Amino acid sequence: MRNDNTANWPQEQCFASFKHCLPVCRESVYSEFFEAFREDIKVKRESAAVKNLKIIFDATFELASKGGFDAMSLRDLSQSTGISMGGLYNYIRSKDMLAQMVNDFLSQRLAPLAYSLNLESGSPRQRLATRLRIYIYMGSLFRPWYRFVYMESKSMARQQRDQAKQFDLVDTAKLKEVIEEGVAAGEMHCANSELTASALLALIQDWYLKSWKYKQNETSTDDYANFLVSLMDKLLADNDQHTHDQTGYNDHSGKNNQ
Amino acid sequence: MRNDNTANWPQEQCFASFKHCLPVCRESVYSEFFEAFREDIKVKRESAAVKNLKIIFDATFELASKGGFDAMSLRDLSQSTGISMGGLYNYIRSKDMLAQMVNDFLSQRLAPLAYSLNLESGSPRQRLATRLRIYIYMGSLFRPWYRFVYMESKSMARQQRDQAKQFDLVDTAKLKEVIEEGVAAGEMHCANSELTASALLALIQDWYLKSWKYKQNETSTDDYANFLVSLMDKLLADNDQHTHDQTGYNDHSGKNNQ
DNA sequence: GGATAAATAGCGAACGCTCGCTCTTTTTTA
DNA sequence: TAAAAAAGAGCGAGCGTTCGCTATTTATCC
Repeated sequence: MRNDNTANWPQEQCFASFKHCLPVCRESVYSEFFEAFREDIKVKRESAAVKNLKIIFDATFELASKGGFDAMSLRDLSQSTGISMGGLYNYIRSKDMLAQMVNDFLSQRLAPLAYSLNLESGSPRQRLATRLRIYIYMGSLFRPWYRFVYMESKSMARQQRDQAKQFDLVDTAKLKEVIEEGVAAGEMHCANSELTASALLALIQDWYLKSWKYKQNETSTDDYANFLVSLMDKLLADNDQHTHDQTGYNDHSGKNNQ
Repeated sequence: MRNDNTANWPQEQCFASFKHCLPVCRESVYSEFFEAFREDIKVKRESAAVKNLKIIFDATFELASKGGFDAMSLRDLSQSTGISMGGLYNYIRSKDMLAQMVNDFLSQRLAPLAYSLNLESGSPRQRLATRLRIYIYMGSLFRPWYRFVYMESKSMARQQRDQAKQFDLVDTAKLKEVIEEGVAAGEMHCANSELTASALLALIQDWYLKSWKYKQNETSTDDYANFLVSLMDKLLADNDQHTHDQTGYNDHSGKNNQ
């Protein structure tokens, strides 16, 4: 949009520049959503549909974030949205389907949109840093979606549950792959790429799971992304020069007993 | 118990030695539990009570881990345990109280038991490593308890919900405190102790939240604890010698815009 | 272009069902 | 055999869902 220096992702790696280059934003997301679920939604007039979808799903995130999706009744949702029970059912096929729509839209529309952005160019370290930033930025933009899918996937149908685990494994594997490329290129050093990748993913997820904590101590999106990238650099630096049982208590680094 | 070299925690920092020194184990935990909730439990004969408490709570963990606590009905629980509805109510006051018992027992009995073990002696690095190991070992021993409290605290009463957040903040603060002692002693280096502490806590929680993943790639308790301690060492090492924008893309380390 | 008709969207009471929980009866235990 | 524990049918409340109806918007016609 604007032609200032915030619009040149991925050269300028900050949240603002990412937002400018992402072809969807918090405001336009429900237009995409409506399009994705046209055949499930009885309402055909787009203007009203998009407005009410935003009301319904924003309220769902709000209610589900305290008490969980199961504890939220459709009467609660009706009251929060100001839309009657019958009205709600013009937008969803069932309560279960409501949760599934969130899951499917995030995993099939939102996430692919971002993760295909400029991940192929640059050194392994650049690509890994870019990937981490994208995860964090996406988590900031669509935090309620990510939170919901993480917390509620266990309440969903078999297929969605399995898919959620699969995505976790795939994300871990992608991080691991880049790490191993960096190791092969001599740019990184890592004794256990699998666990390192898992740790990075856990820190990505903590960003949207514990947003209350990061809000409380005033950690911004860029703060966290920068922290995570510098953490990554420390984890993957050449550490043979100054470690190995510094001041006491055994310091194993490989596999061990039990 | 046994007099071999696994019984000298915290000098020998492994899971086996920790288990030997902890005054409670997976098998004896429900005796403690019965004692803690004597006045809430109608059944007075200890032998039967302990046996059935184990059956009931183990089944609760199993059922709640798939579908969540809200989705588990007491009829499901009755069927899984082989104990009738009336029978269950000789052990719990209500379904809500069942969840609260798990929360209270973990936070008031189990956790304090371990976290008071030898945390005061040694250098900051030793104490931090020991603390991390304790968290991981406890997470391994009482994984279902930790998982349950993490996932279900949002469904509990106001007091329990607030308490869960409070414990998260307290745990973060304790880690942060030790880090800052290490920094003050010149033993550690850290630009943001708050975020570093948060990250360590997130990795502790990932251990019991994603146990399915770590089981799948055959990561043992000691593997993970060793990995976490070595990660800690890397994060807190003196990193002024080889970082700062290695090969491209800006590498901010402090606070930033937006 | 105003009146009429058709289509769409919203409403909320009512339905069948399952929930947490209670209470009387039966069984087990010492 | 008296006390303790387990059993399971039954209760009312609240759930997700449906459906007949009204209100609103869009299309058609003279």
